[in-house]
This record gives sequence, C-alpha cells and structure tokens, in this order.
Amino acid sequence: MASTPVFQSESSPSSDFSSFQAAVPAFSPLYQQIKGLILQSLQSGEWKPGEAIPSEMDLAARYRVSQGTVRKAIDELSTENLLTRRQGKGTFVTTHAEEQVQYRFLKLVPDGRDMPAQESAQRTIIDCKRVRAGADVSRALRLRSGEPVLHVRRVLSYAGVPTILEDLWLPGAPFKGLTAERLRAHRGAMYALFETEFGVRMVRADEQIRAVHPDEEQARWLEVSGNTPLLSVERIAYTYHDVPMEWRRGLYRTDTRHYRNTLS
Amino acid sequence: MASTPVFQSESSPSSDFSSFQAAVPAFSPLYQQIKGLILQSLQSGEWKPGEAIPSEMDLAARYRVSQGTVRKAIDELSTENLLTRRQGKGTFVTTHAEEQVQYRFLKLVPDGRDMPAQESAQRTIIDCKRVRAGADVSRALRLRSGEPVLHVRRVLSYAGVPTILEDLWLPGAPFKGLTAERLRAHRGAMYALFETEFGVRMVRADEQIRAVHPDEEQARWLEVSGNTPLLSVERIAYTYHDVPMEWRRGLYRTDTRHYRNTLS
DNA sequence: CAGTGGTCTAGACCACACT
DNA sequence: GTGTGGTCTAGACCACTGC
Repeated sequence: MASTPVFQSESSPSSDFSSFQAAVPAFSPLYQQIKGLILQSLQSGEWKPGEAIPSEMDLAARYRVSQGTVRKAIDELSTENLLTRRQGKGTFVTTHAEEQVQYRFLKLVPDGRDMPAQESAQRTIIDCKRVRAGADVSRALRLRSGEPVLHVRRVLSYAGVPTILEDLWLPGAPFKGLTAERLRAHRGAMYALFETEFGVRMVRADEQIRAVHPDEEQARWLEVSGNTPLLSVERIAYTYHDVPMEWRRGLYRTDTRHYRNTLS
Repeated sequence: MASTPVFQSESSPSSDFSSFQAAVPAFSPLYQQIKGLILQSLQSGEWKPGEAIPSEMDLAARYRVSQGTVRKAIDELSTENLLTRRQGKGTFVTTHAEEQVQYRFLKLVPDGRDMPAQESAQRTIIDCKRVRAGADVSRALRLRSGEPVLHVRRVLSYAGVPTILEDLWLPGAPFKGLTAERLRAHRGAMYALFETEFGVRMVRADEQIRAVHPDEEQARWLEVSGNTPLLSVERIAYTYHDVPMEWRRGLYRTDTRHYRNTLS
C-alpha cells in the first residue's frame, strides 16, 4: 500500500520579472498528478495489459483524494486509449491482444462496405535480422547512428492477394531475442506479441502518408508492376512517455482498399 | 426563456420477451439530453459560429439541472470540436474562420518540420458551375441522381508550386447563389465562407485515401507528368446530425509534403 | 472587482455484471 | 446481493479575463 503524498501547489512566489518568464503553467491540477501516478504504475508493469486496475474507490483511498478526482484522471487515460472502462466490471489496461479489431492501428479497409467484419490477413514473415541503424532509422528511434536494430520485413495478404509490404525497425535492446521463428509462431497482432513477450506497449503512433512507385523488389512482393501507384505509410509508434519503439514503412496497394480517416 | 422540461426515464416496464428485444438502450442520461438541446440551439442558429453561448450557470438555470450536468454536456461537445471553451471568457461556438490553422481539415504538411507556421496557399478557382448529380455524388450527398449540385474546381499552390487539385460538389439548395466570383472574392478558408454566407457549418468529415495516377487534364493543372503517383483524398464533410453537405476529391502532390495522421 | 470556466469534494442514487 | 463504473447534485474554492 504505497501511501503516495500528493502535492497541491502552494502560493507561487512571483518575481518582479514574472512578465519576462516563459509561460510556464506552474500549476498542475490534482487529477493530472493522479494521472501521472497511474501512468507510472502502468509503465512499471504493476498492472499489466488486459488486467483490471484497482477500483476507483480503492485508488481514491490509495492516493487520498476523492473518487471524482480519480475518475477524471481515468477519464483522460481512457480517452487516450490507455485504459478501457467496462461498466459493472472495472477498468482495464488496454491491450492489443483480445481486441475487437485485430489491427488497431491499421486503417486500410476494403472499398465499399463501411466497417464490416475485417476478414483476417495472411501474414508472411520474409525476414528478421539484426542490422545497424541508418540515418533515418536512428533519427526516428532516437538512437545513435550505427546502433543495433532489428529489421523485419513481412507481407500481408487478403484472400491470397498480397496487399501490404512492411519494413519495420525495432531498437535492439528491448527486443533482444526476437526472431523470424517467434514472429511466425505467434498468432495475432504483432503488437500483442510485443506486449506479452517483450513488455513493450505501443500506445500512440504518427503516420506520414505519400504516394509512391515501388522499386523492383517491392513490386515483386506485391505482385504489381513498377508503375503502380502505392501508398507509402511511414509510422513511428510510441510507448509510454512518447518514447519511440518502432519505425515502420508500409507499402499499401489501394486498388480494392483505401486508407480511412475521420476528421473532426 | 424557454423553460424546457427534461425527462428522466421512469422505471421501464420490462416484458417477458425482453431477452428477445433488440439491445435498445432505452436510457438516456440527463447530460445527453442537455447535449441534444444545446445541439438544437446550435443548429437553429440561436448561437452563431464565433459567438459565446450562455454561461454554464445560465444554461443550468434554463434547463433546470445542476451546473455539473451542463458541464458534462459541454465537455462532450467541446471534445467533438463543436464548442470551444476559453477559461475566464466563456464557451464559444467553434468556427472555421478566425482559426489558428487556416485549414482545419487539411492534413497535408511540409516534409521535415513538425508543425510550423503553415505558409499560406494561393488559391485559384478554376470553375464553379451547376451540374446534375451523378451516381457517386448523389450517393455521397444522399440526393436523388440528377438533382442539381454545384461543382467547384480549384488549385492550391504553395510558393508558386501547384500542389492540390480539388473537385468538390455541394447540394444545390443550401448553396444557392454560390458563384466563382464570390469564391474568388472571399479571403480565408472556404468552410468559413460556407458558415458566414450560407449558414452551413462543417462539423466532421470522413476521408478515403488512395494512390493514383492523374489523367491528362489533372496532370496539367498540377504540372506533373501523367505517371506521377498522387494521393487521392475523397472527403465527405458533414454538418449537424451527420447530414452530408460536401463531397470532395483532392489530388495531392506528395513530393515535398505528406499527409499526416495520428493514431491512438 | 465581478464573471467565466476549472478543480475538488462528499454523498446519493442508477445501470450493469457476476455470483 | 455485492461491487463495479456512470450519473447527478450542491457547494466551495481556484485560475483566468477584462472592466
């Protein structure tokens, strides 16, 4: 029972130069602090993906705040998809396994229907080898150039049609021991394997999308001509605290599918 | 002072066949009802884009609920970008005019820098004419095939480089009187003009993205070869209550820019 | 200074899931 | 029934804005 003291900011001594200071908030609501403490417990693995966290009342007692304050903290973590509330059951750590959609971050959907049962993809691991980080990889993963990374290449096919060719790079240290065999043996999403086998939870990702032509080898894997326009989807996936843990480049065929996005 | 009665669901009489009934919620929280009432006032134009709505206390009195309930309703409308809260000032109807980013729904950003000051685009209205809705347009806008719609074509250029070619279709009735001249005369985002001149607020949009080659005419406007891969971005923009009010197809050059998206 | 949204509390009650 | 999250209330106080 970690009785964690929570600090409420006292009156902040303001200097005569206050108008010159950077616009530093210098005020953190209680629920934000609670949110930070919950985040710590998530990161430390005290509560694991798929598990329930303590009830709101328990957390309120633990942090010595009211239930409403805990609630607001959980609310934000819930809208950020770090936690999942289930009425009557509890609040759970969001996981990439046991998910309704098999690939939470994959936005390529079949043309026509709106959001149907996604037919499952056949996965083919082409390669998984240790390499040294090049310029772009090291920049994306915030490593030094030349540090060891894992490079995975795979193809996703739908109904026998190769549709997605993905190259992905992972920092070597957290993913020590990852091999093509383990990737092939695993059923389910790759991010689920990262969670269970390596304790790495992908929490957020940024994507950059362009239209490109494939090179010769890419064209072979996707069984298209070198003149076929394809989506290039570059993704940096982050774990807690915005630490990048994967750099990925996908080539998507969009002859029978499209990348779907909602703006608001 | 519209004293609006708010209904709290009484005990719902359950039938012996309840297990066979569709999973109808049959329970609407108070704050959801308040949210609906606020939405009505927004739609009816009682509060116009950019204006402040009544304070939380005033709304609480008007709807005869507590401030906290109004707050929760506004919270949701705020996360949906229909309202914008400004501490100390009030809650305002979100508008496409007077916005920090000139184009709220445009996700094409320059390569390299992360989120810099977006240099402004030069807009060239190519055409604006009345046509009859074809199959795809009528489906997207939920009109009957052959109904009159407006077709606008324009080019956006950055630093003199034509980068985006857009075709957009608008339902004829709400946009009666829209001409190329009015489009050309207007400074600022097109959606801002739609708000001020036609009372149509775009609230949400869905996009479908593919990689394509341009046809000859498109290639000329974008000053690229017919063999250049381009992003095709089809968008349906909705006003209140998910009513579609625009169908748009953009062709994006992605040689120095990319479509950016965040997943979570 | 008054008025606004933002935070925090405490307590009551409701809807849902499991047992 | 018990325990969970979900709703609703009432009141206090804090932070920000503008007069």
